[in-house]
Formats: sequence, structure tokens, C-alpha cells
Amino acid sequence: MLKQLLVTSLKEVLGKEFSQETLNRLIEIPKHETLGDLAFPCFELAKHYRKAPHVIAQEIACKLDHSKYERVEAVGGYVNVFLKKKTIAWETIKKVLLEKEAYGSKVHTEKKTMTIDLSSPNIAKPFSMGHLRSTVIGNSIALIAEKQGYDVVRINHLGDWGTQFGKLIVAYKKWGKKENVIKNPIKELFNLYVKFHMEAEEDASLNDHGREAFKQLESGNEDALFLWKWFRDESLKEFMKIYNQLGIRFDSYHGEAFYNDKMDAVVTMLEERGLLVESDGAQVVELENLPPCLITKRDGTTLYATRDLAAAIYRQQTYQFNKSVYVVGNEQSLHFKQLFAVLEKMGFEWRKGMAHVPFGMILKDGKKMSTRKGKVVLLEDVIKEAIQLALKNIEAKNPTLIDKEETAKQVGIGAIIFHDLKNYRLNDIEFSLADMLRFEGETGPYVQYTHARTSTLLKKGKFQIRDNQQLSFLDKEAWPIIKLLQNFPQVINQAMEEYDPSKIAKYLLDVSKAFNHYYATVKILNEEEGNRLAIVYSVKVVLKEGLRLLGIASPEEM
RNA sequence: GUCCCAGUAGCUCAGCAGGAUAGAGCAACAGCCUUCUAAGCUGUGGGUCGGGAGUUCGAAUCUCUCCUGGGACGCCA
Repeated sequence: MLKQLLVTSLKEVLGKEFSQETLNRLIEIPKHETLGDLAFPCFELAKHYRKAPHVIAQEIACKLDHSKYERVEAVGGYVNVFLKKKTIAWETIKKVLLEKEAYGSKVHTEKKTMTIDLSSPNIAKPFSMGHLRSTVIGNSIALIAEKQGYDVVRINHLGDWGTQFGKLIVAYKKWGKKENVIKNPIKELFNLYVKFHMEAEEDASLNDHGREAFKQLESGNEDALFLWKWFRDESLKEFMKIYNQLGIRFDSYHGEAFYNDKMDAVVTMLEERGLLVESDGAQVVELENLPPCLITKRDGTTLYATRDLAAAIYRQQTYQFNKSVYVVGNEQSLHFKQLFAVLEKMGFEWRKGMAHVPFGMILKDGKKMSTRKGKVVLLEDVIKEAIQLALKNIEAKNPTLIDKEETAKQVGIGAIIFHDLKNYRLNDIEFSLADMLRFEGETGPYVQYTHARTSTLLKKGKFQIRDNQQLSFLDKEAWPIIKLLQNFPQVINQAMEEYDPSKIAKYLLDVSKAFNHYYATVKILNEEEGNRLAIVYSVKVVLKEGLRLLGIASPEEM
């Protein structure tokens, strides 16, 4: 890390009076390249030394070990440091050539396990844009964690239990037709669900029937169970098509229903610890500074929180996780606060490794999309359109490409995933098909295109890694690229710490921009191509690896 | 009513463990393909960083307050 270099030098000059941490905090990266590569502001030192900042800056600038730097300047209270570009460049490139796609990886000496709860769509409902967010954000966090040395367990906590299935069973018995469900399962089941809610607005007793049907389901009624299992199987088949397209796999599909026979134990545990309190016929756990957490309803049936408690305990027993994260929408923040608080009260130390990773909603006309009213945009359709558009682009721009269909798939899906990951996850997103299908500017295809350019260059230049490789020459236009490449490991670190894939997406855009600028200014396949191709190769490695961490493919040509 | 998240260019967003002239993409306009893929590159215009107060040598960034939008708040998940 470049900062560390200056920290060490400053320590030599300033002695013990300032700690490494303080110096590290103060050092910054100037906004303009004319101000150097690293800068040290002296305003805080002014009080300590009782001297004007610009005087201190002058003094430090004179005393720094100049042999390490190309140039050191004092400007208006700042010490600006210019690094030895060729030295840093070669160190960076050498590391990438050596480590290849392992560049930026971390290895833990002891085994560390992370479970991640992601995607978790509801059975019998279409896979909506909202579930896409949990799926792609979660998948990227899983990939980043693996890169950081974790064993990751991906859990698809299917929404396959609850009163809604009672409602669905009632709706199916009242209005459903077997052959329609067989023909188009999700669509037909969803229509029944929507119809149920419309009818229930007129006739409130339907809701009671729904609850009654769920109670039968939960107590093992065979008729109800048969229907439930059928709905679940058909739905999962449809979801698998989407996961295959997105290139996402799971280690567990244990949904809520899986915890059905593990709930009594949870209720017993709560009772044993004297945490259960009766309130209006329901059993609750009272919490400090939070609304109480409902454990069982008046009719004795369980709730979402009960199932999540059972799931958390099961996961700790099964996987002994160090970290357990839940990639679930922001609107459920309170639920997770309550869940963690109850586990805390139960005395489970391991609850400290748990985290809710929330994300913003997909809005339509500034408002939440309502599944109940049947107004949803289907991911399936969006994917189809994206691939078609990508194919059209390939036909126009690169008609001789060998595997057009596969490339179109990678580009179309890359556009959709990148669009979702490039912004901070807590921001709400206004749904816009046009934005998702954009392939120019700050998009996935832009990064993929840049990667394809590096591939072509390496192929044409017949680049090979040699043992005696040296970097004897560096274009000044390549310097910004070097600084970025050098920073890749820190970016991955930060993305992991903050569970924030957008850090990587933004970084890839920066690398792409820097490279495309270089590409436009410098003729790469030329007399110095040995040096230049080593940089191109490093860019390719970082772009490909970065895209992989987002769950996006890197076509060699497009 | 209480709590949580957000408000930066016409639009979408970066920047927010305080620092030097507030950045990008899209859209608009003007250029660049007889030379490595133009899904690219270069340039121009565009801002009271929601309002106000405070802390500080210094605030888009920290604190308070108000305004606006969204969400959550016991028998849905």
C-alpha cells in the first residue's frame, strides 16, 4: 500500500510525537495529479509546534528521505509527494504477473465459515426485480468472502411457509383448475393469489378461512400438504431456470417449512429461560428499546420470527459459522433487530457474528411495487430483452464473432447485474428498463468491452509471461492505471468490510476509463510492446477477476 | 405519533473515519475511425451540495433543528 511508504518516511522525520495511525489518517490522495501522488496536510501539526502550517510543510519537505521519491514539494501547508513511477509500476506488475487471478486474495490460517442468506423468493409468486437485488448482491458478497478466505455456505431461505399458503389453498379450491396450474404454474398460482386478495377486500371472512387452512397445513393435514408440495416443486423448477441463467448456485434450499418440526424446541427454550410473556393471547418476548417480538399467535401457530430463530440456531449447530449474513430488504430492518435481540437474550455468544445486510427497494413511479395487486415486472422478461438487444449489437458491430449467442447472454446478463450492483445497496432504485438495457457509459458491457480489448491486444501481440521480464519503460499515460491496479486488494477489503459490492463495480469503471484513455492515446502494439503488454495483461487480470466477484462473465471478444 | 433510510448538475449517481478549484455517466452541443474492436476517446455548457444554526484554521462530509420523499411499527413475510 502506497500510503505506508509515506507513513514510514514521516515517522523518521517526526519521531515519536505522532503515531502511525495518526499519520495514516492524515495522509490523503490529492484530487489533481499536479499535486502529486500522496499529500500530507500540516494544519493539525500547527497547534502542536506553534508554527504556521506552510512553515512546517517546508521543513518536512526538506527533511524527507528524497531517495525514495521522485519529487517532494511544499505547497500552502501541504507536503506533496511524487512517487518513483517506474519502481512502483514494476513492483505492481510483477506481483500481478506472479499471482495472476489470485491477486488480491487472502488466505486465512484457521478455517472461517460464513453463511449467507440470499435470494429467498416466495413460492407461488413470480421472481420479481426485488428478489433480483437480494440474489445478485448476496452472490457478490459470497464471492468476495470466498476471495477473502471464507468457506461460504449459500442458503436460499425459500418463502415456502406461512398464512399465504393457507390463502392459496383456499383460492385454489375455490377457483383453481388443475390443468391451468400444470400449464403455467407460477402465473396461474399468482393469479389465484391476486384474486384472493381482491375478493378478501369484499369478504373479510376469506382471511379467516385462509388462516384456518394454514393451521391445517401446519398440523400435517395430508390434503393441504399435497397441494403445498405440488406448488413448491413447480415454483422451484421455474426459479432454477433463472438461477442457471444468472450462473448462481446454492448449498441449501432449506426454506421456512424446513424448520416446521424445530419450532417447538425454540418455544421450549424461550420458556425455560423465562422469556415468554403472554399478551392478548399471543406469546411474545419483550425487548429493551424495541417493540416486543411475537413468537406464537393467538391460535397457537408460529410466525416469521419463530422460524428465523429456529433457522439461526440450526445454522450455528450445522455450520458453526463465524459470520452469518442476511441479504434482505431494508423494510425488514426491525425484524432483524428483534431477531438478534432475542438471540442475545437467549445468551448465544455467536449472535455477534450475525448481520443484516439491507438494501433499498425497486420503486415504480416513486412507490413500492405491490405484488398483491399483480403489478410486477418479471425478471424473466427483462433477461430475455437484454439478451436480444446484446445479440442485435453483436450482429451490427462484430458480425463474424464465433459464439454470438453465448456472448449475447454474457453481455445482456452482465448489463442487468452490473446495473444493480453499481450503486450503493441502500439506495432505492426507480425501475427503468431503458437504464438496465443501456450498454454504453458506466455499464457492465463497458467494462466487458474493455476486457475484450485487452484480450485482443494480448493475442495480437502474442504476449507471454517470461521469467526475465523487466519493465524498462513506462508511458506517463499508464501511471494512473498502475495506481489503480496497485489498489485492487484494498478495494476488495473495503467491499468485504462494508458488504458493499458497489465499491468493486465503481473501481472497475475507474480501471476501464483509465485503460481506455491509455488505449486512445498510446499505440500499444509498437516498439515498446513488451512493456506495454505486461500492463495490458495486468489490467485484464484485474478486470476479469473484478467482474467475477460481481458474478459477471468476461467474454474474450464481443 | 414513534423509529429507520435518503435529499449533491435537467436525469441517474460518486464523493461523507472534515482538507487544496465539488466529480462521473446519461441527455444536449462540437470534434475524432486509410493505423491495436467507435459497446470507445476528446472538448463545451450546466451546481445557493434540501433550508437554517453550531463545532473547527477548514464542513457536501460531524452535531442540532426544520422541510420534503420513502419505509417500518403485534397476530403477513
